[in-house]
Amino acid sequence: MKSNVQAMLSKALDTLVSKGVLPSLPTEESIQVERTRDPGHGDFASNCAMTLCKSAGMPPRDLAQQIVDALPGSHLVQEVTIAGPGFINFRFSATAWQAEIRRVLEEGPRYGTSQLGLGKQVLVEFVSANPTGPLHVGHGRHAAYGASLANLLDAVGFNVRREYYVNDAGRQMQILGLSVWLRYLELQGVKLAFPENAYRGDYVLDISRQLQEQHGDALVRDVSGLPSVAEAEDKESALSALIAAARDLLGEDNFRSAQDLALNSILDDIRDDLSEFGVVYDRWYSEHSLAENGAIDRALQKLQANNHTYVKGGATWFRASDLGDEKDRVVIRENGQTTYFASDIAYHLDKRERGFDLLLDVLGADHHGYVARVRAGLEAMGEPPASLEVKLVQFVSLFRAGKKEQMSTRSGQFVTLRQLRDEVGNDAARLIYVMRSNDQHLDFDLELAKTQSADNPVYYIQYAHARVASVARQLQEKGYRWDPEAGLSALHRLDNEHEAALMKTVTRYPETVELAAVNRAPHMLVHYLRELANDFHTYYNAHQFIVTDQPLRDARLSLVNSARQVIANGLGLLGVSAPDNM
RNA sequence: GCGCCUGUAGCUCAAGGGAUAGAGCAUCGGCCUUCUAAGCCGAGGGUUGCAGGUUCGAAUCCUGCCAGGCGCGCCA
Repeated sequence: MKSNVQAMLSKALDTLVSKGVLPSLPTEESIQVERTRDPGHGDFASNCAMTLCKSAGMPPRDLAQQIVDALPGSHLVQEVTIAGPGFINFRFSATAWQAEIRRVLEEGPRYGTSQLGLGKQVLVEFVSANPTGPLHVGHGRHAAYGASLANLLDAVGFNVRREYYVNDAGRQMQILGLSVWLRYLELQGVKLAFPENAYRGDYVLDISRQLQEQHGDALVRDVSGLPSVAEAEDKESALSALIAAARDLLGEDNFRSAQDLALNSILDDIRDDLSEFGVVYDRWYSEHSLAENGAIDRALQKLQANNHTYVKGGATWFRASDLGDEKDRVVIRENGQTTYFASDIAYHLDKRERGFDLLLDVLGADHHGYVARVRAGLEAMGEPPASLEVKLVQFVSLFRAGKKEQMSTRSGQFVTLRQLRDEVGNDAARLIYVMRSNDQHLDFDLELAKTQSADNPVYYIQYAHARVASVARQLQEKGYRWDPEAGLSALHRLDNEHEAALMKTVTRYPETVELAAVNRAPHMLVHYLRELANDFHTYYNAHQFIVTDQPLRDARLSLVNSARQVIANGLGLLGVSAPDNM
């Protein structure tokens, strides 16, 4: 609907340019069209007369009049007025809204999709949590946000792939392997002091039991000579020393097998968890594989070839500060090992080489410092820096009955995503997670989400959907049948304020999906759906749908079914179910 | 110290530079012999952290303060 107004304005402005009223063709941005907030201002408004009045050299209202005079005729538009400082307000005819309701029913699940993205290849990478333990509630927000965003981009015509970057290399994995082995030793009756900075969660013990099943007592060693972490001043260094000693004692293959068992077990769990949450990936990309297939070397060679590296203190540095980062970054350590950052730029280069135009990373707010360096890395390797877009997701604070819960993976004291899903359900979790802007801290109160009251917007929206389904059941009981075509032909019978309001809100859906996609803001869709549900509930309370007057009945059923369709489509993008019964 | 995010109703948050800043919760008052009351209607509640600036117009953009969160490793 909005695009109709844009097309008309664009044509009128063309005319004014050819008449010499306007100096040059205005940019797309200066032809803004929005829905009005106040129905007294019509349905759509444009501020173009005010933004263009300077270049035309006349007062905004005079220019507005010229634009209005140049507008092509349209059967959709009932009235065009000039108001306030120079707004051009469009009021649509009743038939325009009715035609759009017909479109909703005809397009069904496809209603709201568009070709805005022109098939551009987008890789959305999200969650990518270290596979060192189960996902917790913070990861859940990333999952819900990333999945909804990917769905939105898909809907507006981008070619979207979803990817999880598996950090299966490096120190954290070694700490995990060590933790599993130490717990295994405890299971074997070996007395030891479990390091406080190793992984202490129950899931480690579960994996240790698996290790026991596979290896029996074959991995038991005399650990009396192992270095102690508890008494050390620098606990992290002591832990590294302990890992090194354990690998010596156990042998590389055995240590590796403990580590791999842990990795695979946790990764399977994460995969199941996300899949149950409705979050499915096209690919799980292993960090380890980057080293194995030489991708890291290739990326580093590219940096070197472009003269973006130097050696200092035995380490190889990337000159990131030349490209907007605050300081230079190590890519190869003094000990010859490449850094996590080296893997990361190799991974991003690989994404580009796989043909993705846009690399969309969803990261935790604590990773913001690393955006500049990855972008610098891409630029140094000859890729456009703008090809990387990062959306930072702020933290989730979990509350239980008003009390804040602490979360830490290593200490094992945290609420997992699975626990959360069990408590509040997938639907409530998915919706509450994306209800707020990603830039906003999220307070997630478990008790509140569980109450199944009106506090919880998911029920409010789903209830609207279920009510339409319930009307359909009642209809059948009363021996009636909804004739969609008859209903669409009788839409002119829908003339009360509630019907007009619902119709207009329904037709706002495609614009909302585009806005939410372009702004990377699923929460805009949530707010819209709440509003739509509100308009429906109001209508439901004010009027009976199942009336004896058949054309009116069919028309009302067509309208509420268009609302049902849009709610189903919108909830679908958010990964929330649209139940027929509640 | 530097960087990113945030500051809007009692609480949690919306608001593409637009017209009189809106929702939910909470509070108060109404609506079930009628398609699901997980609903609807109404009322009260605001110096958009503070001070300047940009312009026809600022919660929104810029500058400076104040407050909160997070980050600033040859960890990942």
